[in-house]
Amino acid sequence: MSPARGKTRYLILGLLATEGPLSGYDIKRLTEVRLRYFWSESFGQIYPELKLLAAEKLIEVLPDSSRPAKRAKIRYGVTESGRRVLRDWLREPAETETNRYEVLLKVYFGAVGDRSVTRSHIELFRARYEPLVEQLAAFDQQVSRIAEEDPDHLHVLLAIRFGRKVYDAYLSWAAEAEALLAEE
Amino acid sequence: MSPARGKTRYLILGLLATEGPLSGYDIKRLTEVRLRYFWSESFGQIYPELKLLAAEKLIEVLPDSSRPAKRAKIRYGVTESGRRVLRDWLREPAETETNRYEVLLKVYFGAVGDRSVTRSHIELFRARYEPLVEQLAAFDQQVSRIAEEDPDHLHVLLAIRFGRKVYDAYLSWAAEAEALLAEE
DNA sequence: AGTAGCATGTAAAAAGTTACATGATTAT
DNA sequence: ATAATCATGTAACTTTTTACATGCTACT
Repeated sequence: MSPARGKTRYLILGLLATEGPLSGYDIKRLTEVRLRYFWSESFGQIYPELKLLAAEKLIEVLPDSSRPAKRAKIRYGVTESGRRVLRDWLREPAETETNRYEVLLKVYFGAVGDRSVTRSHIELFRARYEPLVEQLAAFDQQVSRIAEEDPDHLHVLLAIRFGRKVYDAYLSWAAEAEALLAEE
Repeated sequence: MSPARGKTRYLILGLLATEGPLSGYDIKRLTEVRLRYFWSESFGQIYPELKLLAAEKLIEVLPDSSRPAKRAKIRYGVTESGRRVLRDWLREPAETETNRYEVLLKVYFGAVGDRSVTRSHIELFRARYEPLVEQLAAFDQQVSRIAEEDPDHLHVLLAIRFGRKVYDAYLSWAAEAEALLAEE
């Protein structure tokens, strides 16, 4: 029926199903803080997709519980059929990821320029991820504690662990690369 | 002047500068086998970009050295101004990468479905990267030896090391995740 | 009064993939 | 003969980003 648009819909459905009712803005913010190490989404995708999902009755606008005064914020909730669509998608194999690291392209072609340029790219790269690694370590501790009581949180914990492993790999590579580049 | 189109041009310029004259097909093939762990490019981007670069005189069509009989294959070489454009780009800071792992989205929302589904996603993920890790290890050995004599190859080696670290992180995560999911 | 953050949305542009068409060459 | 791979290219489509417009609320 609906021609399997992008994955934005599953992000929305998934967040609504696991976090409860949210606005478009909430979805953006949550994605930025909690999913940033494996996903990203812009407003330009979220808002139109919310409209579409609502038209398909996979989500619905929930009545604003606050006094009629307040305006603007629109809270969406996932419907039963939305949950079904989410579960169906969950069962399908994931697409293979194709990542593009511009910084690696610059490193790979580094011989065309100065070695100092390559060095500074790597330093910048490390500087970008260092604070994220620390953040994730703290986040891991929090969620680990929660997961001990609520087994559903194991999934979130697994995602965090993925982020940690990958970001640690980034830093470890940067350190090794800096050492190899210094040897000259 | 030219409004900083995508990064496809720098891939082309970079490969031409480091590998010598190549055809569009060569560029695609090289990217697939040697840069696949940090870059990808489709024919739909390469061929039009080659035309554009040639029109801008950043690359040029080289005379076919083979007998006039053979047709089709078009070899491009980078020009002096192409090299300059490449070096300029090399000096600019790299954009921040935003990676999207559909498999992680499925893991993160895993609590909505069955745990066995999450498990199979992780198994598939591991199966995808296991052979690549081995390939990269072999590739590392080869390039390491070459890099000892030719210091320019250090850059290629660094890129391979990046791939190894990241793919190792994938496998290490998959192993840990499988263990944690089995505990129930 | 002004700024930052909350909040929704759209239009245009850019980037990227996919599917197709075409034909030569090489290996089985 | 036929299948695989080499080789170039285009059109349509999908996806994604960016830039803008609008207005409210909370804080300084």
